[in-house]
Amino acid sequence: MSYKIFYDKATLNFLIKIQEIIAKCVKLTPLSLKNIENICGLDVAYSDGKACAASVIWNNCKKEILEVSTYITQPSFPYIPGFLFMREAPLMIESLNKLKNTQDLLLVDGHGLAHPRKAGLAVFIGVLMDKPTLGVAKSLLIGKIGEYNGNFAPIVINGLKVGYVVKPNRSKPYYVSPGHKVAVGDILKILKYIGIEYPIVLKEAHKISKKCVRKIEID
DNA sequence: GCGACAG
DNA sequence: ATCTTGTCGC
Repeated sequence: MSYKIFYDKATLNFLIKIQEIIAKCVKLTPLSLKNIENICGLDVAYSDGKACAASVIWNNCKKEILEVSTYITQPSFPYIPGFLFMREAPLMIESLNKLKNTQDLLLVDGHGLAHPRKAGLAVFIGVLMDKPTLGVAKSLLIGKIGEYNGNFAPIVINGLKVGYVVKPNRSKPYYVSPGHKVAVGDILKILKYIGIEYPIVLKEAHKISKKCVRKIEID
């Protein structure tokens, strides 16, 4: 069975409409560092026709993993640049709903505002879960990079700053933009607070989703 | 028209 | 993302 049908013009226009509506729901409200204790990382891995979303909660005070949850199913949508939310958001949300502990900040593997319609995967997760969320991507989808100031450079779209590219001293750069309830101007202070290295909680979510999808069968 | 294009 | 061994470097 081919995924070709998903490229249908009417379907994509419909999804674009949904993205435009979700984009209007985003609140770029300031996020106080005092409210950041439990940080949750979200990622999805694929293997042999299965997909697994993993949620990992990291207690930023105790510096330890508090809880982990996973959700396995069959991928129901292909990867189409600009429409990643259709492929991964449903799985991430199922995984999030399994958690018992609360989350103060969600880190999603993908872009937030740094998206053609300001409606990346992280925006969907943030708005639908109504929680402070940041999109953390490993490569750029759209936008231009401004001048570096230390380890950070702004991501600019249509003359508007939508996030930052972060260049850790030893590792590769990654891209951070708001998903929901975080102001663009708060990103730097948040990163300096939780660390500018690629987030441990996302590395963990990546490992766990990968390990899970390779060993467990779908019920 | 041609290339670029999160995971 | 995934298919995949060894290998360069701290």
